[in-house]
Formats: sequence, structure tokens, C-alpha cells
Amino acid sequence: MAATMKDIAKRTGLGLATISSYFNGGNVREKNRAKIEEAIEELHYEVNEVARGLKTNATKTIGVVIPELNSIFCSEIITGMEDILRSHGYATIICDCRTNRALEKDAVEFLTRKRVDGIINMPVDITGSHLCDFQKTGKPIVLIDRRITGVECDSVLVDNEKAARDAVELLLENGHRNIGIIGGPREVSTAKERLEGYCKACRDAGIPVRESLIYHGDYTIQGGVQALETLVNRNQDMTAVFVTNYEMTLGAVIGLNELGIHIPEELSVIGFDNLEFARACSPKLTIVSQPTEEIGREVARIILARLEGKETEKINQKLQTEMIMGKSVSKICR
Amino acid sequence: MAATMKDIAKRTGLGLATISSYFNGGNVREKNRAKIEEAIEELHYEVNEVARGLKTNATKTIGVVIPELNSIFCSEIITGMEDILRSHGYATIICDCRTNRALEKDAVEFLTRKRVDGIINMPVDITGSHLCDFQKTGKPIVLIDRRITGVECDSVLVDNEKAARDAVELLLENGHRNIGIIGGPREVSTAKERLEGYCKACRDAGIPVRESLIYHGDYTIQGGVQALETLVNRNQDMTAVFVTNYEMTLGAVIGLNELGIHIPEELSVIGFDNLEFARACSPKLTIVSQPTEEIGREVARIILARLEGKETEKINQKLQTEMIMGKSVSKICR
DNA sequence: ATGAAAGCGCTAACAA
DNA sequence: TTGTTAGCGCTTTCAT
Repeated sequence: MAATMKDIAKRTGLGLATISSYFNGGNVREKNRAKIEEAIEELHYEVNEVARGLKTNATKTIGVVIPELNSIFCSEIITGMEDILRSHGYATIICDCRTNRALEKDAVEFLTRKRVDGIINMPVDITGSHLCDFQKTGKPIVLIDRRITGVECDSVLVDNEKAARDAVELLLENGHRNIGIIGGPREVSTAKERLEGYCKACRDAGIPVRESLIYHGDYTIQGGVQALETLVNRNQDMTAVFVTNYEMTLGAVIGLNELGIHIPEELSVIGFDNLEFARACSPKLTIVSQPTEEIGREVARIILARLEGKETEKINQKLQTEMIMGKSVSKICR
Repeated sequence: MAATMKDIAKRTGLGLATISSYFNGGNVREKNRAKIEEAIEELHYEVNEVARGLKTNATKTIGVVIPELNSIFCSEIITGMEDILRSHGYATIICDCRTNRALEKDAVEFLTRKRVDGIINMPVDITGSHLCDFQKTGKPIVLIDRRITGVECDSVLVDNEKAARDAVELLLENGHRNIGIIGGPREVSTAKERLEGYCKACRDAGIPVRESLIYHGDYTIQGGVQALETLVNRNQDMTAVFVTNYEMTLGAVIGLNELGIHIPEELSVIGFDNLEFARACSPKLTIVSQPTEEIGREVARIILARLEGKETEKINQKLQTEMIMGKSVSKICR
């Protein structure tokens, strides 16, 4: 068995309170401090955070529930976030719910039993019903990327409408009129907002929105392949396509590749996320880039503030995206 | 405050042991069972796993320490693994140590304090010194992907030598003689083995290994870009290059792109991992593909077996890779 | 089948 | 500053 504080007390002849005080930054006489440190060394003592957690009712653990770990948008956010949280003594338990509402609910219950101090969630269930019980514990919840209807809590989102508007306007400026969009699932807020940006940009340019140019994808690679094929087949006059997340962008490029369609001569493309992938495409892909690092940092900052009891008003951060110019958009002269 | 077993006891008039027995599959009279269930419902009771962990000396939590979460090889392995572990009631705390030995050591100590029941590690420190103290607890450690020298434990590896040999032999069969390799860090076992496979294949074909064709990269994207540029510059006669992980493959493709070198006319390429990226390349990239899902499954299986006290002998799994044919290798006629 | 009580390793209130 | 002690919520004997 591992050494306990009792062992240290016995070995040093001190009381438990002194040892505890030592670990919690209290005042301990220099002599005793040395004794304690020696004992720790000898016994290879490590604080038992489980026991501490039981007593303090705080596990120093944050639960993270996301749709797909194996998605670069998620993993980039988590990387930065976890770094900060760990440096503040918090562990993160990550639950990948495979874009499945039932699994998402399971994950939150699981984390509730684990008594995590807070939950960070990129929600799949837009009603937020999976979070209701946890919220009753009074512990903080921070939402990433997507809005939900049922639950009021802090969130870090991206200005998706503007992101899409920027992309579509770039295409319009280059003379494109028949622009396809590979959107996301109808119920996901980011997808709605991106589609809305697309529609607004078109309308503002006096171009009627045509249903056949809109494809509601599922944010997966294979979905992107299929979306591209469908759009190409049913729109002979389409000269450009805007793809609204990374996985589908990858899928669309695969589709174009396998159909032998050349970018940008035959079809202009604007993708989403993953700068490095964009650079690896030939010609380099023009993309909308989300500030994943910043999202991770902000989420960490917000939940830490809540855990320390700061911040009273709801925080609803909205971050901006950036267009990264490549060579995948051609100029059309009429 | 959340409800406790005491609250249920009070509400049902039963003793604590009965409630506990109910939760742990013991025999409880049907009448009482119903009463308990009603109370759970009413009080929104959720087991406190922290308290349970303190008592049972098992947290039902596994620590995972990896070099980079934001690497597809890692995230694919973790995805499958976490799925299985969670379905067995285990949480996974993931620590991304940023390919840094000091952070890796910190992570293991952190997990030790958290009293995780076991550690899964894709090691950065090849001496394994970061694992020594944890190993003394008698809890299981499973290594992924890389060998270490100091510590004896279960591992799930890949046959890297064969993987590299397959790739190089394919190039040789197609008439290539001046084959470059973008290898990994000298001290990492996978890199050594892949380089060894490259060297053996060359020697077996009667081709002397030329130092200038070997680049020791760092397994990062930017490292891949630089490696490719270096190899191309110092080997005018190089007709093919073998890249030994995904990030560097992405980097190499970026480099080729930016230098305007065509695959495979000017340079044949064999990459590593990420089938989808390979499909998105034009022409489709030929790659060595590692069985990430299987690795994840095996790791989960092994650590679960250990946790249940099964398995006595050290397990050293070695899985095979697969060549996925694309069109990035040209045939050279002489 | 159920109840009473001890104790897992820690913190914190109180006393000294 | 340091020691004593109660108790966090659970499991687990040991009785009954």
C-alpha cells in the first residue's frame, strides 16, 4: 500500500494537522518542515487526491464531452484547453460520444457519478436535456461551438454567419453566381448559422437561393464525398462550392479527385479549417479558419474563473474566423 | 448537496448495508428493492464514485499519457480505446505531454496522485524512468507503439521494420534505386525500426545505403516540409522518397506542392497513415497504414484483463501494417 | 436478508 | 504553531 499522511505523522512524531497544513500552504516550523520533507522522500508519499476530493467535495477534475475526438477541430481545442487546466491542477476526463445523443447523456451521467467539478461540452443534443440534472448540482457548464435551447450557461462560439458570408462574398467578388454549399446537419446551430450566412450573402448580391445548390451533409468525410458528387450531378452550371467543416472539405477534395474534376478550372472550392491540409492541396485551398487555440484557451479561462467563484454574469463569447487565401478560387469573367 | 446513501436509508427505513447491497448486485427483498428505487428516483441519487473509490482503493479510472493528442495516430487509437474502457465503467484521463519528457513525468505523477487504476502510455522518455514509481504501486502499465529500455511491461507495438521493408521493396520493384527516407527522431524505437527496415531492404537488393538519402525528422508537419526540401536539394538523383509518419507525410506533400514538384513523374512518394488524406491527394498517395483501431482495442483488452487480475505473463503484441496502393509510385525503366 | 459499526485518507474546527 | 477529533460517502465485516 502507498504511504498515507498517518505514516508521515508516525515517522515525524507530528500530528496530522501539521502535515495537512504543510501540504496546504500553512505555517509549519522550519525544523518540522524539513522532517516532513524527509519522510515524504523516504516513504515516496503522494497525496491521495481521492480522499482529499471526498473531504473537500471537489475532485479537481473536469469532464469534457465532445461528438468526435477524432476530429481535428475538437482535438485542437482540447489540446490547448487540457494544457491550461492541468497546469492549474485539474484533470480532464474526455468522453467521445460518437455524435450520439444517448451516449452523450450516458457520458454526462457518468461524469456526474465521478463528481467532476464542471463540464465542458460541445453538444449533440440541442435540447440540452442531457445537462439538466448536472446543472442542478450548481457546478459550472461551459458550452463550446454550438448553441442549445434548453439550458442557460456560458459558451464560447464562433461567428459562423460571418464566416460563411465572408467565404461566399469572396466567391461572388470573383464572379461566381451558381455557388453550391455543403452544409451540416439541419439541427446543429453552427450549420444553421453557416447556411444563413450563405443565404444572406447570396440575397444581398441579388442572387436567388436555389434549393438544388444546398446539400445538408453530416460533417463526416464520407458525407463530404457524397455531398460533392450529388451537387456536381444535379447542378451542371455550378462553378463554385463552399464546404462548411473540415471533414467534409476533405471528403469533397476526395470526391473531386476521384471524379477527375480540376480545382479551380472546373470548380472553385472554399473549405473549412485545417490550414496544413489546405497547404497540402494542389492548388492550395482557400479556407475559412477557426481560432481553435483561442477557443480552447477561452473555455479553460472561463471554467477556471467559475470554479474559483468569480464571474457572475453569463459569458457568451463569440470569436471571429479568418479567411486563408489559397488558389482554389478562379475568377470568372462575363 | 447531492443525496447520499444515508438519505436513501432514512427515506426507506432500511440500513446502509441493504442499500449498498442493492447497488452491488446483492440479494434484496423485492419489496425493499422497489422502495429503494423509488427513493433513488425521488432524490435524484447518483452513486458517489469518489467515496466508493476511497473505500475500495480503485478509482475505475485509467490514465493515458501520449505525446500529442493532436496527431491522428494517437487520436484514432484513443477513440477506440476510450469507447471500450468506458463501456466497462472506466474513465480515461488523457494527458498530452507535448512530446516533452519533463511534462510526461509530471503527467505520470499527476495520475499517481489521482490514484488511477492503470496507465496507458505512448512513451517519450525511452528510459522509462517516468514510470518507475508508478510501477511500484503494482498497478498495470501498458505501452503503446514504442519500446522503452528501463521498464518491463505489456505493450502493443507494430511491426515497423516489416512496414518499412514493404514500402521500400515496392519502390525497388518499380525500378527505384535512389530512395530517400524521412525518418523519425533517432532515439524513438519506431523510427529506429523503420530506418532499419529501409536499410535492410536496400542491402538485400544490393544497394548501398547512402547517408545523404537519410533524413532524421521529428515527426511533425513542419519537420516534414523541411525534410523534403533538404532531401531534394542534396540528392539530384533521388527518384523516390519514403515518409515514415503521417505528420511528416503531410509536410512532405506540402513541400512538394510549394516547390512545384510533381508526384510521381518527378518524385515517387510513399507515405504513412491516414487513408483519407491519401485519397485526397492527387494522384492518390500510396501509404503504409497502421491498424490504429486494432491497437486501441488490444490496449483496452489487455489493461482490462490486468485489472481483473487475469493474465500473468507479459504480453508483447506486435501488429502488422498494410500497404494501401495509390498512384504515387512511378515505374522506372532502365 | 438486513442492521450496526468500523474505517478508507484526508481536511478543518477546536483546543492547547 | 501543533495535536485531537469528527466526519466526507461509501463498502464490508459481523451480528441478528
